[in-house]
Amino acid sequence: MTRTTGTSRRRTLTLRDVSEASGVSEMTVSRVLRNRGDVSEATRVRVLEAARALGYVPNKIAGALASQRVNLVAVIIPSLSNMVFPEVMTGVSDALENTGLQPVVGVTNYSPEREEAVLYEMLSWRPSGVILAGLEHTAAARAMLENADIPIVEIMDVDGTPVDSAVGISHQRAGRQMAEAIVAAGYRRIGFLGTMMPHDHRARKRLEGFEGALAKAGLTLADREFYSGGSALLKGREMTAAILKRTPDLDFLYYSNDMIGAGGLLYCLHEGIDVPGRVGLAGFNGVELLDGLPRKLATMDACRLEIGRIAAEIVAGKRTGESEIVELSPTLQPGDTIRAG
Amino acid sequence: MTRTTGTSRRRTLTLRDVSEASGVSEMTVSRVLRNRGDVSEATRVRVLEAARALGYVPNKIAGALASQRVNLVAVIIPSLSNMVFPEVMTGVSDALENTGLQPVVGVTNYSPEREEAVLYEMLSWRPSGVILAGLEHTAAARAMLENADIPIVEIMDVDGTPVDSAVGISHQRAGRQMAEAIVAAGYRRIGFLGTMMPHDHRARKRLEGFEGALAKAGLTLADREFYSGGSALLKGREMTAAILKRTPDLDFLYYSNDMIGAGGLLYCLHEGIDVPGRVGLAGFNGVELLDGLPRKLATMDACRLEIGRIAAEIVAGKRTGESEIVELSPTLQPGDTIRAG
DNA sequence: GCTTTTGCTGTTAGCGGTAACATAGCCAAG
DNA sequence: CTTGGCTATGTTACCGCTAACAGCAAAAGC
Repeated sequence: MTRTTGTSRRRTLTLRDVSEASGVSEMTVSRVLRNRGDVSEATRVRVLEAARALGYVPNKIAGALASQRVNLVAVIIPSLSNMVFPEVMTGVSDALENTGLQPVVGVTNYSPEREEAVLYEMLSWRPSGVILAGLEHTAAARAMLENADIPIVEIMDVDGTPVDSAVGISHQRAGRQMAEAIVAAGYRRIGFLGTMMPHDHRARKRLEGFEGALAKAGLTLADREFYSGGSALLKGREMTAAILKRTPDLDFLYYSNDMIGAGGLLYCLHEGIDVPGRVGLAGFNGVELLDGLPRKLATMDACRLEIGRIAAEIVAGKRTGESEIVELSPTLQPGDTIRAG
Repeated sequence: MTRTTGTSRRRTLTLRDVSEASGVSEMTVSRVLRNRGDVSEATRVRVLEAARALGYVPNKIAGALASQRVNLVAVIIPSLSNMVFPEVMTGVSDALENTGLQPVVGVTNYSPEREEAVLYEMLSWRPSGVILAGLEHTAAARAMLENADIPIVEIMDVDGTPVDSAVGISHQRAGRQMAEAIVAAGYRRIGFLGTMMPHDHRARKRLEGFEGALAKAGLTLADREFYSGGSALLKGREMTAAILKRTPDLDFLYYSNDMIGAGGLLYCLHEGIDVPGRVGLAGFNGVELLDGLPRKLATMDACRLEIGRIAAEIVAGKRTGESEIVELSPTLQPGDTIRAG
């Protein structure tokens, strides 16, 4: 790579280089580059030109150490391949625009230990705030968050006790609402299809809420099917085939996410199964993908963009300035896969 | 948020606090926490206990400044919502595991100016390496990369001159190969459907290669259709409907990505169009989603995981140690949407 | 005209770690 | 008993930048 190793060429540039090139003190250069304090227009121009000519890139490490300020916000999420989280990121980025803050992403793969490690790593860079998914963390992670003395926002979920602030929806309630809508539509033999992820607490809570509401209506889940890994769309097909074969009299399938729900929908259409007459279907999340399907899957929007936006605003100090819990209300989108009540 | 503001409580902990709590010098604490140099087992344990009891989190900012070493790798990509890039990220993360290096993601939204800004921001944290998508950058960005004196790996594409190393496929060649396969299969009235993104150079190069190969066979594109924004799956449907209406005698549709291709496939199936008899279809990327579709769309794998892995290995110094250009060979997956030659 | 303000620039002292070297015990070898 | 070589720990001098304050000339006030 022919890189400058050890003794050679130029060390990387510092303020001093710019200072010498422009004939002013390092402090003045620093002021110019940060737009802070008064600097005469003449020297400002001179300094900027020198900096640009040299190709100077400031060293934020030194700057952060000296000023005790870091313009980074740690965002810790379970996965990037879920579509859901990139969308949250978009909300965060948008809201952070023009605040001088910059998001930095960490991924946990739904592992609490990994979350703890990522959090430790990120806190060691002394970010201005932390946004992380879920309310469930290891004891050590929780302790770190409490000690960090910066804004902490736990997102996606509000069923529990946050360390500081929280923005999300109640997944219990979301599950309950969906169950109520399904029961109201007259379905009785209901099956559940979902991920086998012990650490996906939100999916778990939705199922809990769902079953709770069924119980209130005197019903129980007639069957269930779980998967892990692989193409969600394909798994949705396969699981749907499997569960309908095992329990042919099911009249509704509730999927823990839209992707497997879409797979199930494609399967049913392909098999010529009457949807929503013979079997009703519903998913969760409101992913954009659904718009392109031949029929609209019933789902529930998880307010992802909004969650990201609000979380970022809290971290940026654009809201009350106090810890707050923001519960958003997901809207049920009945689509074409639940028959009219 | 009841955070410690100004005068109050404990300042955040430093090595000195741990040092005092454990009765050894700061240097010894530093050694213990980094597992560097010899420390007696007794003091090691004592220090670790003190650190844990206090909830000490090292300050990497200070550490990095002092040691002139930063364990971060900047990864700059156009988008997170494309599925392609999260997969590259996975390859990068996997390969960086156990190297002590940590990826940090930046997103450009396909804007060269934004890329320049993100790069500047990231370089100011003095990462150990940079991985970024594409070979096309602003002049300033290119200059920064050249001056950075760290490993730079440009990924996804090899049709051009890299600053340092490059890992990717030739999109020109990919387009050409697909065109050859299509022509060989006997299709003659070929349409193209793609994104209207002036800065998606890779899609552009594929189209160039594609048209070049058509020209060699004495053919030209019979029609083309572009889109921007929105649900790609839905756009695929809509564009397919539009192009087939406008130019009904098309016998092949080449999509610039799998997502719109999948939309087109669903549309054709729904309309009862004979695929691949009446119309053949092909996309690009080999996204996992396709596995779940009723029929397998012809596509070309872009080697995303492999690209991420190799790029990370180059940055981590696990390969030759010199600038290198790695061209991977995408494989044509004929699927069920091109009729047998 | 002399002080006071204002506007711009420089000086000093860290920020919290770590590299490099110094030092103090301790044991084996001569 | 001395010398040399360990091992375990401490000391010193920065890393590159910025907060806080100091200084100084020109403009403004009286």
